[in-house]
Amino acid sequence: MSQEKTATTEAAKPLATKGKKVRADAQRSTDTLLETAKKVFATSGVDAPVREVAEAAGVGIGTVYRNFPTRADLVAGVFRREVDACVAEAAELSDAHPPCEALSLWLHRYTQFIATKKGLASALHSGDPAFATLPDYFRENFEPALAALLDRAAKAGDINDSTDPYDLLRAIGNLSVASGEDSAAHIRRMVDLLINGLRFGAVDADRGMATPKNA
Amino acid sequence: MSQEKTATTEAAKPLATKGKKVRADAQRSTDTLLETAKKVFATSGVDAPVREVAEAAGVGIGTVYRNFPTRADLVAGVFRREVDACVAEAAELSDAHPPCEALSLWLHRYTQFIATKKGLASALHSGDPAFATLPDYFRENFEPALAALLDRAAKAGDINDSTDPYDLLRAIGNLSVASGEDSAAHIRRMVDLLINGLRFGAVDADRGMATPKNA
DNA sequence: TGACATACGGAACGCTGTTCCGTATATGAA
DNA sequence: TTCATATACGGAACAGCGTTCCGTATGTCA
Repeated sequence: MSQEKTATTEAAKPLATKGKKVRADAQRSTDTLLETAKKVFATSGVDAPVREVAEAAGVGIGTVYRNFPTRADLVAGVFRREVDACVAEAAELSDAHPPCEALSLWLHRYTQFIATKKGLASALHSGDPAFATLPDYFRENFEPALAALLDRAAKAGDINDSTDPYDLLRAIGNLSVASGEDSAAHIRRMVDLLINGLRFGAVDADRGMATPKNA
Repeated sequence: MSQEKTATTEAAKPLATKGKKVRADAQRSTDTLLETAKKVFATSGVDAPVREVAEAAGVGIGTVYRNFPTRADLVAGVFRREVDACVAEAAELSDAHPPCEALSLWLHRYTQFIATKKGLASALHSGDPAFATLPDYFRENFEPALAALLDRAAKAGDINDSTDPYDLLRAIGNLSVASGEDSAAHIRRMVDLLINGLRFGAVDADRGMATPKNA
Protein backbone atom coordinates (compact mmCIF):
# COMPACT_ATOMS: atom_id res chain seq x y z
CA MET A 1 0.00 0.00 0.00
CA SER A 2 1.00 3.66 -0.43
CA GLN A 3 4.19 4.97 -1.95
CA GLU A 4 7.19 5.76 0.19
CA LYS A 5 6.25 8.87 2.19
CA THR A 6 9.70 8.89 3.83
CA ALA A 7 8.18 6.72 6.54
CA THR A 8 9.12 7.83 10.02
CA THR A 9 6.91 5.47 11.97
CA GLU A 10 8.25 5.48 15.49
CA ALA A 11 7.11 1.93 16.10
CA ALA A 12 9.66 0.55 13.67
CA LYS A 13 12.51 1.01 16.07
CA PRO A 14 14.28 -2.24 16.81
CA LEU A 15 16.88 -0.99 19.26
CA ALA A 16 16.36 0.16 22.82
CA THR A 17 16.31 3.80 21.70
CA LYS A 18 17.21 4.98 25.16
CA GLY A 19 16.61 8.72 24.90
CA LYS A 20 20.14 9.20 23.55
CA LYS A 21 20.74 11.28 20.48
CA VAL A 22 21.04 9.41 17.21
CA ARG A 23 23.37 10.60 14.51
CA ALA A 24 21.61 11.78 11.36
CA ASP A 25 23.30 9.32 9.02
CA ALA A 26 22.39 6.43 11.29
CA GLN A 27 18.76 7.48 11.29
CA ARG A 28 18.86 7.69 7.53
CA SER A 29 20.39 4.24 7.26
CA THR A 30 17.71 2.78 9.48
CA ASP A 31 14.93 4.30 7.39
CA THR A 32 16.50 3.34 4.08
CA LEU A 33 17.07 -0.18 5.30
CA LEU A 34 13.48 -0.62 6.46
CA GLU A 35 12.18 0.81 3.23
CA THR A 36 14.44 -1.34 1.10
CA ALA A 37 13.98 -4.48 3.15
CA LYS A 38 10.23 -4.21 2.74
CA LYS A 39 10.63 -4.27 -1.02
CA VAL A 40 13.25 -6.99 -1.06
CA PHE A 41 11.20 -9.20 1.24
CA ALA A 42 8.18 -8.68 -0.98
CA THR A 43 10.22 -9.60 -4.04
CA SER A 44 12.49 -12.39 -2.85
CA GLY A 45 10.64 -13.52 0.25
CA VAL A 46 11.54 -13.01 3.90
CA ASP A 47 14.36 -15.47 3.45
CA ALA A 48 16.26 -13.08 1.25
CA PRO A 49 19.92 -12.87 2.30
CA VAL A 50 20.93 -9.89 4.42
CA ARG A 51 23.59 -9.13 1.82
CA GLU A 52 20.89 -8.71 -0.79
CA VAL A 53 19.11 -6.12 1.31
CA ALA A 54 22.39 -4.35 2.02
CA GLU A 55 23.25 -4.17 -1.64
CA ALA A 56 19.78 -3.02 -2.65
CA ALA A 57 19.99 -0.30 -0.03
CA GLY A 58 23.45 0.71 -1.17
CA VAL A 59 25.08 0.18 2.21
CA GLY A 60 27.67 -2.22 3.53
CA ILE A 61 26.79 -5.31 5.46
CA GLY A 62 28.30 -3.89 8.60
CA THR A 63 25.83 -1.03 8.46
CA VAL A 64 22.87 -3.36 8.41
CA TYR A 65 24.13 -5.10 11.52
CA ARG A 66 24.88 -1.84 13.26
CA ASN A 67 21.29 -0.70 12.84
CA PHE A 68 19.70 -4.09 13.29
CA PRO A 69 21.70 -6.35 15.63
CA THR A 70 20.21 -9.36 13.99
CA ARG A 71 18.59 -10.33 10.75
CA ALA A 72 15.45 -11.03 12.75
CA ASP A 73 15.45 -7.46 14.09
CA LEU A 74 15.29 -6.16 10.56
CA VAL A 75 12.40 -8.45 9.74
CA ALA A 76 10.64 -7.42 12.93
CA GLY A 77 11.13 -3.75 12.10
CA VAL A 78 9.52 -4.13 8.72
CA PHE A 79 6.68 -6.08 10.28
CA ARG A 80 5.91 -3.40 12.85
CA ARG A 81 5.53 -0.79 10.17
CA GLU A 82 2.98 -2.78 8.31
CA VAL A 83 1.01 -3.50 11.45
CA ASP A 84 0.68 0.24 11.94
CA ALA A 85 -0.67 0.67 8.43
CA CYS A 86 -3.30 -2.03 8.78
CA VAL A 87 -4.48 -0.82 12.17
CA ALA A 88 -4.96 2.64 10.76
CA GLU A 89 -7.27 1.26 8.12
CA ALA A 90 -9.42 -0.39 10.79
CA ALA A 91 -10.31 2.97 12.26
CA GLU A 92 -11.06 4.40 8.85
CA LEU A 93 -13.44 1.57 7.92
CA SER A 94 -15.15 1.78 11.27
CA ASP A 95 -15.92 5.43 10.64
CA ALA A 96 -17.14 4.91 7.09
CA HIS A 97 -19.42 1.88 7.32
CA PRO A 98 -22.31 0.29 9.30
CA PRO A 99 -21.20 -1.93 12.24
CA CYS A 100 -21.41 -5.40 10.77
CA GLU A 101 -20.23 -4.31 7.37
CA ALA A 102 -17.21 -2.53 8.76
CA LEU A 103 -16.35 -5.63 10.76
CA SER A 104 -16.58 -7.89 7.76
CA LEU A 105 -14.73 -5.48 5.53
CA TRP A 106 -11.81 -5.09 7.88
CA LEU A 107 -11.60 -8.78 8.68
CA HIS A 108 -11.11 -9.46 5.00
CA ARG A 109 -8.67 -6.60 4.70
CA TYR A 110 -6.71 -8.01 7.63
CA THR A 111 -6.70 -11.30 5.79
CA GLN A 112 -4.77 -9.77 2.90
CA PHE A 113 -2.35 -8.16 5.29
CA ILE A 114 -1.48 -11.52 6.78
CA ALA A 115 -1.34 -13.24 3.40
CA THR A 116 1.76 -11.25 2.51
CA LYS A 117 3.50 -12.50 5.62
CA LYS A 118 3.32 -16.24 5.29
CA GLY A 119 7.04 -16.67 5.74
CA LEU A 120 6.89 -14.83 9.01
CA ALA A 121 4.38 -17.19 10.58
CA SER A 122 6.94 -19.83 11.41
CA ALA A 123 9.61 -17.34 12.42
CA LEU A 124 7.26 -15.92 15.01
CA HIS A 125 7.23 -19.20 16.86
CA SER A 126 10.89 -19.97 16.36
CA GLY A 127 11.89 -18.72 19.77
CA ASP A 128 14.13 -16.04 18.32
CA PRO A 129 14.36 -13.26 20.93
CA ALA A 130 14.00 -10.59 18.28
CA PHE A 131 10.47 -11.77 17.65
CA ALA A 132 9.61 -12.07 21.31
CA THR A 133 8.02 -8.64 21.50
CA LEU A 134 6.19 -8.97 18.20
CA PRO A 135 3.16 -10.87 19.48
CA ASP A 136 2.69 -8.20 22.12
CA TYR A 137 3.09 -5.43 19.62
CA PHE A 138 0.69 -7.22 17.33
CA ARG A 139 -1.89 -7.66 20.02
CA GLU A 140 -1.58 -4.22 21.56
CA ASN A 141 -2.30 -2.66 18.21
CA PHE A 142 -4.77 -5.01 16.62
CA GLU A 143 -6.88 -6.06 19.57
CA PRO A 144 -8.32 -2.64 20.45
CA ALA A 145 -9.10 -2.01 16.81
CA LEU A 146 -11.00 -5.26 16.37
CA ALA A 147 -12.61 -4.99 19.80
CA ALA A 148 -14.17 -1.71 18.77
CA LEU A 149 -15.54 -3.20 15.59
CA LEU A 150 -16.95 -6.23 17.39
CA ASP A 151 -18.45 -4.08 20.08
CA ARG A 152 -20.35 -1.97 17.63
CA ALA A 153 -21.68 -5.05 15.84
CA ALA A 154 -22.69 -6.70 19.11
CA LYS A 155 -24.51 -3.60 20.33
CA ALA A 156 -26.35 -3.55 17.02
CA GLY A 157 -27.49 -7.11 17.71
CA ASP A 158 -25.79 -8.50 14.65
CA ILE A 159 -23.52 -10.89 16.50
CA ASN A 160 -23.38 -12.52 19.91
CA ASP A 161 -20.72 -11.27 22.26
CA SER A 162 -19.28 -14.58 23.34
CA THR A 163 -16.16 -14.40 21.22
CA ASP A 164 -12.95 -12.80 22.37
CA PRO A 165 -11.43 -10.30 19.90
CA TYR A 166 -7.96 -11.73 20.29
CA ASP A 167 -9.25 -15.22 19.61
CA LEU A 168 -10.74 -14.03 16.37
CA LEU A 169 -7.59 -12.12 15.49
CA ARG A 170 -5.45 -15.19 15.88
CA ALA A 171 -7.89 -17.48 14.16
CA ILE A 172 -8.23 -15.35 11.07
CA GLY A 173 -4.54 -14.64 11.07
CA ASN A 174 -3.80 -18.33 11.02
CA LEU A 175 -6.48 -19.01 8.46
CA SER A 176 -4.93 -16.42 6.18
CA VAL A 177 -1.62 -18.16 5.75
CA ALA A 178 -3.37 -20.63 3.49
CA SER A 179 -2.07 -20.79 -0.04
CA GLY A 180 -2.80 -22.75 -3.16
CA GLU A 181 -4.87 -22.32 -6.26
CA ASP A 182 -7.96 -20.74 -4.78
CA SER A 183 -6.53 -19.64 -1.46
CA ALA A 184 -8.08 -16.21 -1.68
CA ALA A 185 -11.53 -17.70 -2.14
CA HIS A 186 -10.90 -20.31 0.51
CA ILE A 187 -9.93 -17.71 3.05
CA ARG A 188 -12.93 -15.61 2.21
CA ARG A 189 -15.24 -18.56 2.71
CA MET A 190 -13.68 -19.54 6.01
CA VAL A 191 -13.81 -16.04 7.38
CA ASP A 192 -17.45 -15.89 6.41
CA LEU A 193 -17.97 -19.22 8.12
CA LEU A 194 -16.41 -17.79 11.23
CA ILE A 195 -18.64 -14.74 10.98
CA ASN A 196 -21.65 -17.03 10.71
CA GLY A 197 -20.33 -18.65 13.85
CA LEU A 198 -20.41 -15.24 15.53
CA ARG A 199 -23.96 -14.70 14.39
CA PHE A 200 -25.11 -18.10 15.60
CA GLY A 201 -27.45 -17.31 18.47
CA ALA A 202 -27.22 -13.54 18.13
CA VAL A 203 -30.21 -11.32 18.88
CA ASP A 204 -30.85 -10.79 15.20
CA ALA A 205 -29.75 -14.26 14.14
CA ASP A 206 -30.93 -15.78 10.89
CA ARG A 207 -31.11 -12.41 9.26
CA GLY A 208 -29.01 -13.90 6.48
CA MET A 209 -25.74 -15.72 6.16
CA ALA A 210 -22.50 -13.98 5.40
CA THR A 211 -22.35 -15.71 2.06
CA PRO A 212 -24.59 -17.89 -0.13
CA LYS A 213 -24.93 -21.36 1.42
CA ASN A 214 -24.18 -23.41 -1.65
CA ALA A 215 -21.36 -23.37 -4.18
CA MET B 1 2.11 -42.08 18.74
CA SER B 2 3.10 -45.75 19.06
CA GLN B 3 6.57 -47.14 19.57
CA GLU B 4 8.83 -48.09 16.70
CA LYS B 5 7.24 -51.16 15.11
CA THR B 6 10.01 -51.27 12.49
CA ALA B 7 7.85 -48.98 10.39
CA THR B 8 7.62 -50.05 6.80
CA THR B 9 5.02 -47.58 5.63
CA GLU B 10 5.23 -47.61 1.88
CA ALA B 11 4.12 -44.00 1.65
CA ALA B 12 7.29 -42.76 3.27
CA LYS B 13 9.34 -43.31 0.14
CA PRO B 14 10.94 -40.11 -1.08
CA LEU B 15 12.67 -41.49 -4.16
CA ALA B 16 11.08 -42.60 -7.42
CA THR B 17 11.26 -46.23 -6.29
CA LYS B 18 11.11 -47.40 -9.87
CA GLY B 19 10.46 -51.10 -9.40
CA LYS B 20 14.21 -51.73 -9.11
CA LYS B 21 15.56 -53.86 -6.34
CA VAL B 22 16.86 -52.07 -3.27
CA ARG B 23 19.81 -53.35 -1.34
CA ALA B 24 18.98 -54.45 2.19
CA ASP B 25 21.34 -52.08 3.94
CA ALA B 26 19.93 -49.16 2.00
CA GLN B 27 16.41 -50.08 3.04
CA ARG B 28 17.57 -50.30 6.63
CA SER B 29 19.22 -46.90 6.42
CA THR B 30 16.07 -45.34 5.04
CA ASP B 31 13.96 -46.74 7.85
CA THR B 32 16.44 -45.86 10.57
CA LEU B 33 16.76 -42.36 9.21
CA LEU B 34 13.01 -41.78 9.10
CA GLU B 35 12.65 -43.17 12.59
CA THR B 36 15.50 -41.10 13.97
CA ALA B 37 14.58 -37.95 12.10
CA LYS B 38 11.11 -38.06 13.57
CA LYS B 39 12.56 -38.04 17.06
CA VAL B 40 15.18 -35.41 16.32
CA PHE B 41 12.64 -33.11 14.69
CA ALA B 42 10.38 -33.52 17.68
CA THR B 43 13.23 -32.68 20.01
CA SER B 44 15.16 -29.97 18.19
CA GLY B 45 12.55 -28.78 15.74
CA VAL B 46 12.36 -29.33 11.99
CA ASP B 47 15.27 -26.96 11.60
CA ALA B 48 17.64 -29.43 13.19
CA PRO B 49 20.82 -29.79 11.13
CA VAL B 50 21.06 -32.80 8.84
CA ARG B 51 24.32 -33.66 10.57
CA GLU B 52 22.48 -33.99 13.85
CA VAL B 53 20.08 -36.51 12.37
CA ALA B 54 22.96 -38.39 10.78
CA GLU B 55 24.84 -38.60 14.04
CA ALA B 56 21.77 -39.63 16.02
CA ALA B 57 21.09 -42.36 13.48
CA GLY B 58 24.70 -43.49 13.59
CA VAL B 59 25.31 -43.02 9.89
CA GLY B 60 27.48 -40.71 7.87
CA ILE B 61 26.21 -37.59 6.23
CA GLY B 62 26.72 -39.06 2.80
CA THR B 63 24.30 -41.83 3.67
CA VAL B 64 21.56 -39.41 4.53
CA TYR B 65 21.93 -37.72 1.18
CA ARG B 66 22.03 -40.99 -0.67
CA ASN B 67 18.67 -42.00 0.79
CA PHE B 68 17.15 -38.54 0.76
CA PRO B 69 18.47 -36.37 -2.08
CA THR B 70 17.62 -33.29 -0.11
CA ARG B 71 17.03 -32.26 3.45
CA ALA B 72 13.49 -31.43 2.41
CA ASP B 73 12.97 -34.98 1.17
CA LEU B 74 13.79 -36.30 4.60
CA VAL B 75 11.34 -33.91 6.20
CA ALA B 76 8.71 -34.86 3.65
CA GLY B 77 9.27 -38.54 4.34
CA VAL B 78 8.70 -38.11 8.04
CA PHE B 79 5.63 -36.04 7.33
CA ARG B 80 4.04 -38.69 5.11
CA ARG B 81 4.37 -41.28 7.80
CA GLU B 82 2.53 -39.19 10.30
CA VAL B 83 -0.24 -38.40 7.85
CA ASP B 84 -0.82 -42.12 7.50
CA ALA B 85 -1.12 -42.52 11.23
CA CYS B 86 -3.64 -39.72 11.66
CA VAL B 87 -5.81 -40.86 8.76
CA ALA B 88 -5.98 -44.32 10.27
CA GLU B 89 -7.37 -42.86 13.45
CA ALA B 90 -10.13 -41.11 11.52
CA ALA B 91 -11.56 -44.43 10.38
CA GLU B 92 -11.32 -45.85 13.87
CA LEU B 93 -13.20 -42.94 15.44
CA SER B 94 -15.84 -43.07 12.75
CA ASP B 95 -16.52 -46.68 13.59
CA ALA B 96 -16.61 -46.14 17.33
CA HIS B 97 -18.76 -43.03 17.78
CA PRO B 98 -22.03 -41.33 16.71
CA PRO B 99 -21.72 -39.13 13.58
CA CYS B 100 -21.38 -35.66 15.04
CA GLU B 101 -19.28 -36.81 17.95
CA ALA B 102 -16.88 -38.71 15.74
CA LEU B 103 -16.53 -35.63 13.57
CA SER B 104 -15.77 -33.38 16.49
CA LEU B 105 -13.45 -35.87 18.10
CA TRP B 106 -11.36 -36.36 15.00
CA LEU B 107 -11.26 -32.68 14.17
CA HIS B 108 -9.69 -32.03 17.55
CA ARG B 109 -7.38 -34.98 17.13
CA TYR B 110 -6.32 -33.63 13.75
CA THR B 111 -5.64 -30.36 15.49
CA GLN B 112 -3.01 -31.97 17.68
CA PHE B 113 -1.46 -33.65 14.71
CA ILE B 114 -0.93 -30.31 13.01
CA ALA B 115 0.26 -28.62 16.18
CA THR B 116 3.41 -30.72 16.14
CA LYS B 117 4.21 -29.52 12.66
CA LYS B 118 4.28 -25.77 13.01
CA GLY B 119 7.71 -25.48 11.49
CA LEU B 120 6.55 -27.30 8.41
CA ALA B 121 3.81 -24.81 7.62
CA SER B 122 6.17 -22.29 6.10
CA ALA B 123 8.30 -24.90 4.39
CA LEU B 124 5.24 -26.18 2.58
CA HIS B 125 4.82 -22.88 0.81
CA SER B 126 8.50 -22.28 0.23
CA GLY B 127 8.38 -23.56 -3.33
CA ASP B 128 10.84 -26.34 -2.56
CA PRO B 129 10.19 -29.12 -5.12
CA ALA B 130 10.51 -31.78 -2.45
CA PHE B 131 7.36 -30.45 -0.84
CA ALA B 132 5.50 -30.10 -4.10
CA THR B 133 3.77 -33.46 -3.80
CA LEU B 134 3.01 -33.09 -0.12
CA PRO B 135 -0.19 -31.05 -0.48
CA ASP B 136 -1.53 -33.69 -2.85
CA TYR B 137 -0.53 -36.49 -0.56
CA PHE B 138 -2.08 -34.62 2.31
CA ARG B 139 -5.32 -34.07 0.47
CA GLU B 140 -5.60 -37.51 -1.06
CA ASN B 141 -5.37 -39.07 2.35
CA PHE B 142 -7.19 -36.63 4.58
CA GLU B 143 -10.04 -35.48 2.36
CA PRO B 144 -11.80 -38.84 1.96
CA ALA B 145 -11.49 -39.46 5.67
CA LEU B 146 -13.05 -36.15 6.63
CA ALA B 147 -15.59 -36.33 3.82
CA ALA B 148 -16.92 -39.56 5.27
CA LEU B 149 -17.25 -38.04 8.72
CA LEU B 150 -19.00 -34.95 7.38
CA ASP B 151 -21.29 -37.02 5.27
CA ARG B 152 -22.47 -39.07 8.18
CA ALA B 153 -23.12 -35.98 10.27
CA ALA B 154 -24.97 -34.25 7.42
CA LYS B 155 -27.15 -37.27 6.79
CA ALA B 156 -27.97 -37.30 10.49
CA GLY B 157 -29.12 -33.71 10.14
CA ASP B 158 -26.56 -32.39 12.58
CA ILE B 159 -24.84 -30.07 10.13
CA ASN B 160 -25.63 -28.40 6.85
CA ASP B 161 -23.83 -29.74 3.82
CA SER B 162 -22.64 -26.47 2.37
CA THR B 163 -19.03 -26.78 3.46
CA ASP B 164 -16.36 -28.49 1.45
CA PRO B 165 -14.29 -31.07 3.36
CA TYR B 166 -11.04 -29.78 1.98
CA ASP B 167 -11.93 -26.25 2.99
CA LEU B 168 -12.46 -27.41 6.53
CA LEU B 169 -9.27 -29.43 6.47
CA ARG B 170 -7.22 -26.46 5.44
CA ALA B 171 -8.97 -24.08 7.79
CA ILE B 172 -8.46 -26.20 10.87
CA GLY B 173 -4.96 -27.05 9.80
CA ASN B 174 -4.10 -23.40 9.60
CA LEU B 175 -5.90 -22.64 12.84
CA SER B 176 -3.85 -25.28 14.59
CA VAL B 177 -0.50 -23.66 14.01
CA ALA B 178 -1.42 -21.15 16.69
CA SER B 179 0.88 -21.05 19.67
CA GLY B 180 1.15 -19.06 22.85
CA GLU B 181 0.04 -19.43 26.44
CA ASP B 182 -3.38 -20.92 25.93
CA SER B 183 -3.02 -22.04 22.35
CA ALA B 184 -4.57 -25.42 23.02
CA ALA B 185 -7.69 -23.81 24.46
CA HIS B 186 -7.76 -21.21 21.74
CA ILE B 187 -7.67 -23.83 19.03
CA ARG B 188 -10.38 -25.81 20.71
CA ARG B 189 -12.61 -22.76 20.90
CA MET B 190 -12.03 -21.84 17.29
CA VAL B 191 -12.70 -25.32 16.02
CA ASP B 192 -15.91 -25.34 18.02
CA LEU B 193 -16.79 -21.99 16.50
CA LEU B 194 -16.24 -23.47 13.08
CA ILE B 195 -18.40 -26.43 13.98
CA ASN B 196 -21.12 -24.05 15.09
CA GLY B 197 -20.71 -22.47 11.71
CA LEU B 198 -21.40 -25.85 10.14
CA ARG B 199 -24.50 -26.27 12.27
CA PHE B 200 -25.81 -22.82 11.43
CA GLY B 201 -28.89 -23.50 9.35
CA ALA B 202 -28.72 -27.29 9.65
CA VAL B 203 -31.89 -29.38 9.82
CA ASP B 204 -31.47 -29.91 13.53
CA ALA B 205 -29.97 -26.49 14.21
CA ASP B 206 -30.09 -24.94 17.66
CA ARG B 207 -29.95 -28.31 19.29
CA GLY B 208 -27.06 -26.94 21.34
CA MET B 209 -23.79 -25.21 20.65
CA ALA B 210 -20.51 -27.05 20.48
CA THR B 211 -19.35 -25.30 23.62
CA PRO B 212 -20.82 -23.04 26.33
CA LYS B 213 -21.50 -19.60 24.89
CA ASN B 214 -19.85 -17.59 27.62
CA ALA B 215 -16.43 -17.74 29.24
C1' DT C 1 34.18 -67.83 -3.99
C1' DG C 2 34.58 -64.07 -6.90
C1' DA C 3 32.97 -59.98 -9.54
C1' DC C 4 30.33 -56.12 -9.81
C1' DA C 5 26.80 -52.90 -8.77
C1' DT C 6 25.42 -50.45 -4.97
C1' DA C 7 25.82 -48.03 -0.56
C1' DC C 8 28.68 -45.84 2.90
C1' DG C 9 31.58 -42.14 5.14
C1' DG C 10 33.42 -37.90 5.59
C1' DA C 11 36.37 -34.19 3.51
C1' DA C 12 35.47 -30.21 0.90
C1' DC C 13 32.59 -26.45 -1.37
C1' DG C 14 29.51 -22.47 -1.59
C1' DC C 15 26.27 -19.69 0.69
C1' DT C 16 24.43 -18.11 4.93
C1' DG C 17 24.32 -15.00 9.39
C1' DT C 18 27.32 -12.61 12.23
C1' DT C 19 31.62 -10.42 14.26
C1' DC C 20 35.46 -7.32 14.19
C1' DC C 21 38.08 -3.49 13.46
C1' DG C 22 40.43 0.06 10.65
C1' DT C 23 38.56 4.08 8.31
C1' DA C 24 35.28 7.87 7.43
C1' DT C 25 31.99 11.14 9.07
C1' DA C 26 28.71 13.89 11.93
C1' DT C 27 28.50 16.76 15.92
C1' DG C 28 29.56 20.21 19.42
C1' DA C 29 33.10 23.23 21.34
C1' DA C 30 36.77 26.57 20.50
C1' DT D 1 35.94 27.95 10.65
C1' DT D 2 38.66 24.27 12.79
C1' DC D 3 39.48 20.66 15.71
C1' DA D 4 38.55 16.67 18.83
C1' DT D 5 35.96 12.88 19.64
C1' DA D 6 32.17 9.80 19.70
C1' DT D 7 29.70 7.43 16.43
C1' DA D 8 28.74 5.06 12.11
C1' DC D 9 30.42 2.81 8.00
C1' DG D 10 32.41 -0.96 4.98
C1' DG D 11 33.89 -5.25 4.08
C1' DA D 12 37.22 -9.05 5.19
C1' DA D 13 36.99 -13.03 7.97
C1' DC D 14 34.68 -16.74 10.79
C1' DA D 15 31.45 -20.46 12.03
C1' DG D 16 27.59 -23.31 10.74
C1' DC D 17 24.59 -25.01 7.38
C1' DG D 18 23.05 -27.86 3.07
C1' DT D 19 25.01 -30.30 -0.48
C1' DT D 20 28.52 -32.67 -3.61
C1' DC D 21 32.10 -35.90 -4.57
C1' DC D 22 34.66 -39.86 -4.63
C1' DG D 23 37.62 -43.49 -2.58
C1' DT D 24 36.35 -47.42 0.20
C1' DA D 25 33.30 -51.07 2.06
C1' DT D 26 29.63 -54.18 1.49
C1' DG D 27 25.53 -56.64 -0.27
C1' DT D 28 24.04 -59.67 -4.14
C1' DC D 29 24.08 -63.05 -7.68
C1' DA D 30 26.70 -66.31 -10.56
